Order: sequence, then structure tokens, then C-alpha cells
Amino acid sequence: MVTSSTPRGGRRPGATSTRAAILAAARAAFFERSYDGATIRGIAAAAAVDPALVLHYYGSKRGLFAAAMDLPFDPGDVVAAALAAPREERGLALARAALTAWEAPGSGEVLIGLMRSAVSDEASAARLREFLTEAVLVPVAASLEGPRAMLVASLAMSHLMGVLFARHIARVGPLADASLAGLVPLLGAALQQYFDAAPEAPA
Amino acid sequence: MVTSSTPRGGRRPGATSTRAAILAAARAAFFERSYDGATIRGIAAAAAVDPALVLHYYGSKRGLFAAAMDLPFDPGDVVAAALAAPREERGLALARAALTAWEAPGSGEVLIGLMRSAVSDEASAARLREFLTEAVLVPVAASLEGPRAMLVASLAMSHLMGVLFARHIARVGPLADASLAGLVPLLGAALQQYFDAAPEAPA
DNA sequence: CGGGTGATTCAACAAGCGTAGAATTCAACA
DNA sequence: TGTTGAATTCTACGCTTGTTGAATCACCCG
Repeated sequence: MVTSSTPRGGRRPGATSTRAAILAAARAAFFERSYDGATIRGIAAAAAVDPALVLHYYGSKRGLFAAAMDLPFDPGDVVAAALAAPREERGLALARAALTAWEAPGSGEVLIGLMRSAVSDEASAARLREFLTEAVLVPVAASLEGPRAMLVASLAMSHLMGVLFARHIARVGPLADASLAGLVPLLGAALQQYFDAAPEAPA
Repeated sequence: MVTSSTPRGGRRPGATSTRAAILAAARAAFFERSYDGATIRGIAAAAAVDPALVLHYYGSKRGLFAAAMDLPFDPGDVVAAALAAPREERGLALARAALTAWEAPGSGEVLIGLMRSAVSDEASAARLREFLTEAVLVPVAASLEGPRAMLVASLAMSHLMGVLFARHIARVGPLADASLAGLVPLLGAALQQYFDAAPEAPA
């Protein structure tokens, strides 16, 4: 008698894209449940795979997290492009760039997952700190001048984080439902106000 | 032979302030580790008490959380007081009121604990949503007019949440170290800008 | 065609979690 | 001075978690 059901162990026939499937499932899990909330068993189930395979590929939960949280784009580029806009449009440009960047599937999940995880996991918090400082704070502050440049830049960044948090994590009604087109101009004006609060750095 | 060590069970002599001690320990734990991260055993240890006693008093972890997250002040009052300021100073007043309110020990911990927990716990998220809507969004939006009132109000609120997140959860350098005096004027100006973005509601 | 390498699963471990129930000791009141 | 009730602890159950080691099967190279 030929049993056509899947064997209880062993390699599957055909090409294998399992590793990528696991990574995708992990990204999704960290995105919507944070580091602590996501479980290896859950990720494995979402990828239709045994939990042990996840660890076989990525060594540990931390290793999986590190792999999943590798940004699929360079956030420094996003910020740099926005800062290249003429001075009086930088707020708008930054708002548009940031919102569209993390609204795009595959990149926004990572940043939100990082934010989510930073709440309960100190290693994630450190990584988020480093990311925000290098990719956002330093470039933005460099475009300003004066003793308050760093503070002003971090306030602008905090607003972006706040929108992210309210829209995707707390899901507060009006922000969660708002369209990008409605959001960008208002947020852009607020950011612009910060750019105007400190003198421009010399070119 | 008289054993002077603590007995293995039974009531302790003297007045009993244990219940309050447990609640304080719980607040601190939820504040710095979020709902999921905090454990009953940990809270009990911090209160120098047996874990079972925590449940004896509060029934369940959820019950303890609900008790610990009862705000020791009425946030509606904070917002209302700020909105009573003259129109051109409302941003500043709101910034000052919000920052000092959650910087004060015993009240800020609650809001931050709620934010932290909202990330991994849907019940907390719902509670945070409700809190933000009732205590901040609706009053602020009521002071404005026009179709964008609600959106503008929630953007202002998102900025407050962003500062809270960056300062106390992610602990991004410049914001975490900044003094209230340095923060308030800058944040106030950004909020004021939102108040100016929508027409004032008729008195 | 035979063997090695890698893909995949199974079963199990130890630790930590929330929670329940019985047992012990004290305080207060009749 | 009993008796009742509240405060407190001990022990233990059942569940979930990250992680491990051995076992099974398919592919590929010689």
C-alpha cells in the first residue's frame, strides 16, 4: 500500500524556499506581536514548518529576530533625499518620505516591529536607539545649526514616532483611518516648524 | 526554644499595609516591563510577599493590572485646564500640562505602563484607545471646528505620545536627557501650530 | 549506484508562567 | 476565652516557552 501522505520526517521533494518563508513569517509575527509576544512555534506554524527547523536555520530566537529586522532599505537614504529638498519644503518632504517608506509593505513592518519590541526587550530598544540616532537624528541635526539643533531634530523625530505609534500600534481611530494624502500636509507643516526653529547649517 | 525567624505561614503581627505595597510594586513592574513582561512572582518578590497573596487580593493578573492602571488623577482635567488658556497660548499650555503631569511620580508611570502594555496586549490597547479618545481627543477636537478638527487633534496627540515614547521607552538620548524647561517651548510651538491649523470652535 | 550533505520532523527537556487549594498564624469580637 | 475571619505561606498542577539531539528522507556528486 502506497501512503501518499507526507512522511513524518526527512527532506521534501522539489526546490526549497522554506528559509525565506520562515523569515517572512517571522517578520510578520514580530511586526504584529513584538519580540516577546511572537513565539517560535507560532512562526513555524505560519510557515507550515516544524519549530525545530526555525532554530536549525537561525540558531536562536535572537538570531531570527536579527535576521528579520534587517531593513530591506537604507533609511539614511530616505532621510537624505528629504533633506535635499529646498529649505522651506523639507518638512513636507520628510513627512511624505517617512510616511510612504513605512507604509510600504516589507519595510514599515520592520520599523514597527522594532518599535514594538523595544518596549519589552532592552536589546531591541538599544537597536532602535542606534537606528534612530544614525539614520534620522544625526542627518537631520546636521542640516541645522546652533545649540538646540539636536533637541529640535529629536523632537521632529519623536513626532514621526508618535504618528507611527498612534496609527499602527495603538490604532487610535482618526489616525489609523486617515489617508496619507490627508496626513502628509498637516504633519509636514509641523515638521517644517521645527526646521524653522533652528538656523540652517552652512552648506 | 523560641524561634525568632518568620513563621512559614499565617498572619503577621502589627498593622498591615501589604495591599498597598503590592499595588505599588505592580505599578512599578507594569511601568518598566509592560503587562506581559511583568510577572506575578516578580511583583510579589518586590513587595516581599508570597505570589499567592497577590492573587488573593486582586483575583487575577488582569485584575491587578486594572487596579494598578487606575489613574491617580483625572486626565480630562489636565487637558481642560490647558484648553482654558487664551487661544494663542494653548499649545504651550498643553505641552506644559501634559509634560509635567506624566513627569510627576505616580501618574506618569501609569500612562507609560499603559502605552507599554498596549503594544503586546490587545485589552490594554483598547483601554489606551478609550482613554486617549475620551480624555484628550474629544476635548481638544471640541475646541476646534471644521472637518479636519478630529484629524488635527489626533496629530497633536500623536506628538505628545511620540515624545513620551522617545523619552521614556526608547530613551533616545537628546530627548531622554532634555529638561522640561527646554522641551516645553519647542513642543508648545508645534502644538500651537496644530491649533492654528483649524478654525476655533464658537464659544 | 553509493555515500555524504542538507532539509525536515519527532520527542523531550528544563524553566517559567498564572493559578488553585489547603494549611498556618494572627487579630478582633462575643 | 473561644470562635470566626482575615492575612499569609506552601505546594502543586497544567500550560507554554526556547532549545536540543536523534532520526528520517531527498538531492547531488563521484
